[in-house]
Amino acid sequence: MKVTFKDVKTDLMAKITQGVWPPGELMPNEADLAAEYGCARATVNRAMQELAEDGIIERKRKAGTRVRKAPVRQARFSIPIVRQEIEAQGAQYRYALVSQELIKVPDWLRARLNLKTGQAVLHLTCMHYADGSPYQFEDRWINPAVTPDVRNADFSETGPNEWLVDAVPFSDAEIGFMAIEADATLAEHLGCAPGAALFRTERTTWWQHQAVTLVHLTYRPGHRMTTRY
Amino acid sequence: MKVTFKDVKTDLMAKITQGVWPPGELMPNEADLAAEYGCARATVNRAMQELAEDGIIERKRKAGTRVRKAPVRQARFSIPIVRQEIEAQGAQYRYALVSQELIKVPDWLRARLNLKTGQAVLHLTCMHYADGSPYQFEDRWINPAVTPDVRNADFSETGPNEWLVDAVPFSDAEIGFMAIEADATLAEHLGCAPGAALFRTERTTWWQHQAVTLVHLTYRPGHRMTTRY
DNA sequence: TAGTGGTCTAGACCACTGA
DNA sequence: CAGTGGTCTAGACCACTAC
Repeated sequence: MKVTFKDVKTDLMAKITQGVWPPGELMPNEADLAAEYGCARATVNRAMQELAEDGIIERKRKAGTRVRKAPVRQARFSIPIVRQEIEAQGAQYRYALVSQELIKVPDWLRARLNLKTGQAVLHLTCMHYADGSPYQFEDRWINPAVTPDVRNADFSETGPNEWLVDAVPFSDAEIGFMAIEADATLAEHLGCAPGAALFRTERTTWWQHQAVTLVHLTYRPGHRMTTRY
Repeated sequence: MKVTFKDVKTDLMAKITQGVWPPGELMPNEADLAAEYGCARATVNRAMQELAEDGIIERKRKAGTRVRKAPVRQARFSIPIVRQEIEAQGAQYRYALVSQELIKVPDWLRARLNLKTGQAVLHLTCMHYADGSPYQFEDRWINPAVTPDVRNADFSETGPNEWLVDAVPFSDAEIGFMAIEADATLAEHLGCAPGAALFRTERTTWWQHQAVTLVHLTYRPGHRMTTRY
């Protein structure tokens, strides 16, 4: 069997974990490792490039490769559609449209999304339920200038998120997480006391430098977002 | 100038964004693209593999490569040390040790970190200030069985986080984010009203299947964690 | 300026899987 | 079974940068 880059990557990782090369230490160069593993330099290169991208090692031309003292701590979150998030937990998903209106863009939103004065925006609020219990309150603004079809879309059965992923080819986004206190509306919809601490996700989506949508997703009390790294 | 894999990746990405291959559509195979770009197949392969890892396209042997309908929405967060986080904002960093004690592990922690009954753990609480204002409250438990030196470490000047990154070679971690209500202690240290909504990060770190540390990092009111993707 | 990683190439074989 | 992506190889040249 040939030595694969995954074999090399796994072995290097094991040696790093075991402390063969302590943090900050210089590792052998690619040519030497290739000889040691009995494979081509390109194979070692691929393994080490992945370790570098994972933040485990640090590579510099001429200076060589070193084990990072403090590995770059990066966490990767997948941003699922609410329906999938709920169904993945084995719960029954239900969606409800709370309100929908086409209005002139408020100043704060116009400034934030770089829209034109007086243009129309679609404002939606919806609820997502898991096994009948409130799960997430969605407060969304959509710019119809980018997706004109949205004026004729029907959001009574399907959430705007699912409609948007089909309508917008690909987009750039900015996402933020924070804690907020429940106001009267949130408390009512999520079934909690006013003032309760809630986890909120805020996402702004752009398509070719034009704002597509801004959304606040506020979760029921006690929600945790977790991952490993 | 030779065609690099980055050229190919950029061009493919542009075509996807412009809708040359709409979501779900089959893209040309590697050999054809290589001919089109006038480069080796390996070059196209690298470009497309990166796009696949970025969640833009989906590749299957024999079936070919397709543009994802709903791109895998992933966000990557770097997890900086508090000091760096604060200094990066151009603010003055200050650290203070609030409490430190070596005690027998409480049951909830023993269960959670899979420790032995009656073993000692180090419990620390600290404050991190930005320009003199409360920024983050740190509540940390350390397992001395993994890092015996911790018993002699001095945390009066430097935070345990900075000590740990030097002491533990490499580790696996689980991280979670949530919203909590300020209790009396938090309210006092962070200078907010009891019951205020606060953003909290919780991290558990493992080294070779042994728990190293569990930490709660609770931020001052209004903190936002953001990123782009 | 010399050593190291970064990348391309042309060819090859293989693994998977849809038709 | 045949088409597609996945990977390895051996060699080459280049870009960067510590010394």
